[in-house]
Order: sequence, then structure tokens, then C-alpha cells
Amino acid sequence: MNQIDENKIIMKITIKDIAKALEISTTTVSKAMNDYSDIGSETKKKVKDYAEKIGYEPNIHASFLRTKKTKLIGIVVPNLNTNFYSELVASLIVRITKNGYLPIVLNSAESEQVEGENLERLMRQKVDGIFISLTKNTTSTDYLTKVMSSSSSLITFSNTSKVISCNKVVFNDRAIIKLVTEYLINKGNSKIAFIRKSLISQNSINQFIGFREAHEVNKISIDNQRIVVSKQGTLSEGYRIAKELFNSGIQIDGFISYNDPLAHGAMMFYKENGSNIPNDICFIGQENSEIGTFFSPELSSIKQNLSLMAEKIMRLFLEEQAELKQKKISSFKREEIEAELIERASSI
Amino acid sequence: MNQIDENKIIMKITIKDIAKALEISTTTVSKAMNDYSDIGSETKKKVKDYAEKIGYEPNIHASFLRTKKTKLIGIVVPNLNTNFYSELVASLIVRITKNGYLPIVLNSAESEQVEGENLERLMRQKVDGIFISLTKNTTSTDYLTKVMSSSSSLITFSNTSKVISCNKVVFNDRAIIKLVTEYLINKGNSKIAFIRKSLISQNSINQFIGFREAHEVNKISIDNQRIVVSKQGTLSEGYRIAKELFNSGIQIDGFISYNDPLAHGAMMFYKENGSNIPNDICFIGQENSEIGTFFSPELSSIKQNLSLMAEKIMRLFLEEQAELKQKKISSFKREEIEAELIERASSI
DNA sequence: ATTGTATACGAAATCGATTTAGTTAGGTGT
DNA sequence: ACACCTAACTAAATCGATTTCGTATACAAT
Repeated sequence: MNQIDENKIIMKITIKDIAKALEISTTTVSKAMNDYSDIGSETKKKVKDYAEKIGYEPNIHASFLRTKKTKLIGIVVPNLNTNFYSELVASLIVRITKNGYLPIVLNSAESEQVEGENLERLMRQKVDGIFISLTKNTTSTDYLTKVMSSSSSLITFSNTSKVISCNKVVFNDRAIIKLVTEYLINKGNSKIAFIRKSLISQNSINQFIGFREAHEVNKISIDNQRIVVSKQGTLSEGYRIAKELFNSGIQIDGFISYNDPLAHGAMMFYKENGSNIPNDICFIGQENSEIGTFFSPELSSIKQNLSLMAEKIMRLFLEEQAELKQKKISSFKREEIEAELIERASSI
Repeated sequence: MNQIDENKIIMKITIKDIAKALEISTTTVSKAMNDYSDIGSETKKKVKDYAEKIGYEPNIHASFLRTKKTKLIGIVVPNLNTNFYSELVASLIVRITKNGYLPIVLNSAESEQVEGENLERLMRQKVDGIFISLTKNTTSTDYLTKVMSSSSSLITFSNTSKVISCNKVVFNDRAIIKLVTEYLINKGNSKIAFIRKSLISQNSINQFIGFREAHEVNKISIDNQRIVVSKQGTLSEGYRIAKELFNSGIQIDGFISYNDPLAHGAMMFYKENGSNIPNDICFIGQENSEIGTFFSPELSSIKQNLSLMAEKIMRLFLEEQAELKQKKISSFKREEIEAELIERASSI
């Protein structure tokens, strides 16, 4: 075995190898693999069979030079270390890989600056698409507009921006919170505490609008002392918030928070203080996590269909890619996914 | 402005543009950017300054063709949707991006088959490195050996394989469980239940060896009825397991599980049944999650330093890359990270 | 016989970098 | 004046695909 043969073994298989073996040109091989119409069907079969046989796999980086497609998708989330986002990301990963793409996952850790750096990294890598949910602090849209003028197609999801015009996939935050609030009001509970994530994130703003609308429709005024912003969103913070409300003499008969641990923490406090749940106070969380179902009373929770959201995001992206190929210019789309209330003992 | 100028704006900047503007060859530009020794220092400065000025960024995919480096790292975890792995992955992402790499994150969803597909995807993408923690069901090492003969350098972490010889970063599973078990034994508790993740994952095997050693050293026999394998690892499963032990008349005075929810669920059951904790039964979880600290009694837990593990993995990878550049052949390394027991009311 | 028209294929240019193998100009030593 | 370095630079090949522009053959239509 000579030197050339030895190298052959280590070297990856390229279209050249196929061309040589089949005594045709590399052009024909490439066209056959990509189903060009000017290649005969027997030739196509011969090429594909042989490629399969010797385990040929096209080199993505080489094709990029001409096609400008990387088959890479960037995912940017505000905080990967939450059940909500880790589950959503896992769901996205499945769809992305199923469709022959690969996901570059980045975490902004709730920092607008890191978020910007992440977007720059993804543009530099020339990913085909960027799926992003904004941090709760993001105000500037500079990076997003930069992405839109880049070659990566942008889809914002879950927490997006009102200002910018782009593809969006969101939950019906306004409607579901309005519904849930009215549900409590109709039960006769009008002193409802509302724990929100931030004052500037679109997601949180929409939820609050729903909360306000429910009050307006029913001609009930909102006491701002019952509106609390919680950054952490932990069990202990829920407990602390409840304690502070109680110690400040602010009475409540309903409690809606942006996740389950907060509601649970608060519920713990009121239970310890002898409140009867749900008779004295109704509790409703969000994200429908396992913790909610275990302790007594079980926690009602708003359940977002993460899998459906992932599905919609991916479909939107694939549609856009298809349209791009046909050089159609399409307008931005906005998909809204319905969340639902899972009623449990804490609010019945 | 003519057609060519208009295109210029859209077209990305390449070394050609720099070469033309500075009236030097593309060779010189490339070498200057990569600090070759045969380029004068003034030329280097001129090139770099101009590149900076016009916002030139090298095209990674083009360089790949010659350098075979993608600046991409694949991360494969058995289950992204757990606090343990989502936090570890987040920690890895920070290190990876800080060092100029980008992470492709894949989730095996505890399926050996998906794990194999994930590894194939990453090899096809020609990532520079693959960081993988195996699923609890993985028995075959075929894919891993395939990776080792590929161009991606492999680092296994957290749950690795005993059979294969490769880079490993693991926790001191055997030692910490031995320590914790002896700690219970020394308190006079000898009927300890042990809830393990699987019978075949190395991680779980090591923990069980520690458990066994602690018993052997203290000349206590293990009752296999108290050894339970739990797939789910949820609160409700912990509760169910405790109930089954109790209903089967199997007495316990200690409980060690591979995560916190299991211990918590079990603790719930025994509390409901009037057991005094920790006097009658001591509970120790793992992963030191927030849930452990909130409910009463607070749960003792083994805390693994995820950030340190991420740091070691990344360092190992960078060292290997450096050695690869110098064509040194280095042996495989094994790093062990010490976990510690966080003592709380459930075991004092 | 000539023109026209699919059909099936290939040579060569190209994408944007890196790398090899020179080349040129200037300095050194004898 | 000669061979001999050295430093600084470059033309051209290369990586592995895609794409443009042709060409050859066969067959039908005029």
C-alpha cells in the first residue's frame, strides 16, 4: 500500500471520488445529488447508490461558499436555566434537527448586553435563522434590526418587541390573563394581587393589559399596591412578597403570578397564617410545573403549549426559507398560541 | 451610484477588498491577519487597522476548507429539561462563547438511539469538539469510538463510560456517596434506602459502589429490597416509592436518592405517616435544588459544582486543541470534581 | 439535407479563505 | 565583485462543493 492509498483512508470522501469511480464529471455528481432536472434518472440512481454505499456526506462548509446556506439555526433565550425555556428549547431542538438543521443555543442570562453579543455571534456564523425570545430588560431594537438586514431570517417568540416589525410567535398573554382575572372576579374576588416579571417586557405588558381590561369590563378599580414586580421568580420570593403584602396590611383575595413557584411560595405563607385556600384567597400560577400538582392544595396554573409554539416557530421558518428560494417577498407573520387555565384546588 | 457600487454595499467584505484598497496581495492580508512571521509589522498594523475600520470579519466556512477548524463545539446531554443539565449547559455555553467557539446543543431525551443520531450529526458538521454526558441507558460505545477516530475531540462528562478510554470529567460519585452513607451509618442509621438512576449508567454504578463500600467498611449488610431504580425522578415518584416500601413492610431509617425531588416526595409520604424526621428517618438528596431549601424540614443535599465542571471541561478541550496544533500526542485525562454534602434539618 | 429542440452531460469559473513555493530587494562576509 | 542570507512580499494552487455556459447526441419537423 503506497502513501497515496494510506491517505485515502484518512481523507474524507468527496464528489471527486464518486466522479472518478463512476467515470463521470464532478458536475454530474453534484447535480445528481441535488436532483437537477438535466441529469438522467439512471445516472441519478447510480450516483446516489454509490454515494450511499461508500458513505459520502456533502461538506456543508464547502457548499456554503456557493449556496450561502449553513443549515444552522441560532436560538437565543433570556434564561435557559428555567423549566419554561429549557423545555421550549428542547422542543425546538427536536424540530430543528428533524428538518436537517443544527441548533446553536445561546443564553442571554437576562442581560441585554449579552443578548446583543449573542446576536452578533450568530450573524458572524451566518446562521440561516435566528429564533429569539428577548430578556425582560431589553429596550433597544438595534441588534434586531441589524439581524433583519443580515442574511439570517429572524423569528421572535414568547417575549418579543412591540416596536419592531418582524415574525412573531407569542402566547395570547393578554387574552388568557383577562380570562383568568375575570374568572376570579366572577367568583367574587376583586382584590387580586398580580405578580409580573418586568415593567418593560412586551410579554409582561400584555399580561398586565389583560389584567386591567378584566377590571375595566367589570368596573373594578385596581389597587397598585397589589401589583408587584418580581425579578427572581423563586419560591422564597413568592413567600417574601406575600409576607410583605400581609405586613403592609394590604388585603388580597386572589393571586396571579407569572410562574408557579411564586404562587406556591405565596400560598405557603398564607397557609401558615391560617388563611383558607381557596375560600379566602384563590391562587393561580403559570407554566403548569410539576411542583404545582404535588403539594396541597394543588395549584391552578396557566398552561402554555410549548411544543405547539416550537412547531409554529419551525414552520414559520421553513415557509420563509421556501419563499426565499422562490424569491418571493413575504410580509411578516404573527402567530398567537392559546394558553389555557388548568383548574385545580387552589382556585375552585 | 452605479450597479457595482450598490452591490458592494450588500456584499460582505472579504480579504480581496482589503487587498485592493491597500494595494497588496490577498496572501499578505491573510498572513497579516493571522500574524505570520514573514509579514512586516507596519504592514500588519495597516491591514488590521483597515480591517477593523471597514468591519471585516473572516468567513469561517471559507477558512474551514483549508484549516479544518469550524470553531464549533457540540454538547450532548441526556435530558436538557432538568435543572442539573440546563444549568450545566448554560455554564458550558458561557465558557465556549468566551473562547471564541459556538455551541451546538443537542438533547438525547434519555434515548440511546437519539444519542447516536446526535453524535452523527455533530461529526457531519465537523465540530472541533464534542462534550457528551451519556444517557442512563447507553450501553454501546460504537458511536463514541467513531467520534474518537473522527476529527472532533471528545470529552465525556458527568455520566461517562467505563469501557471506553477517552477524556473524562466526572464528580467523585463513589467517594461522596460512601462519605454520605458512612455519615448516616455513624449516626446509627443502618437501614438505608438508596434510589438510583439506572443499573447500567457508570455514574449510578459508581454511586452504588460507594454505598456498598460504606456498608462493607462498617460490616453492615445491604438489603436489596431497599435499593430502588427510579426512571422518572419526580416528586410523585419519590412519594410512590416511599409508599411502596412502607406497604411492603420494609423499614428504613435513611434515604439517599439521586436527586432532590425524589427525596422530597418520599419525605412527604413519611411525614404524612407520622414519622419524625430526622429522628426516625434521615433524608439526603442530590443536586441541591431550591425546592430542597424551602419546605420543612429542609432537605440535606449533595451539591455538585457545575460551574467548576464546565470550567474543567473547557480547559481540557483547549489544552487538547493546543497540543493538537503542536502535533503532540497526549494521553487521555480524567478529572474528578469533588461534590459536597450540604447538611440541613432532614439529616441532623 | 437542413433546421430545430429536447435531453444528458462536462469544462471551467467561482465562493473566500490558507498555504506552498517562489521572487525580489537589500544587507553581509570575504 | 561574488556568493549567501534574510526579510517581506506574492502568484498560483488548493480546500469541496455549486453554477454558468457550452457541447454532443438523438430525434422530429420542414
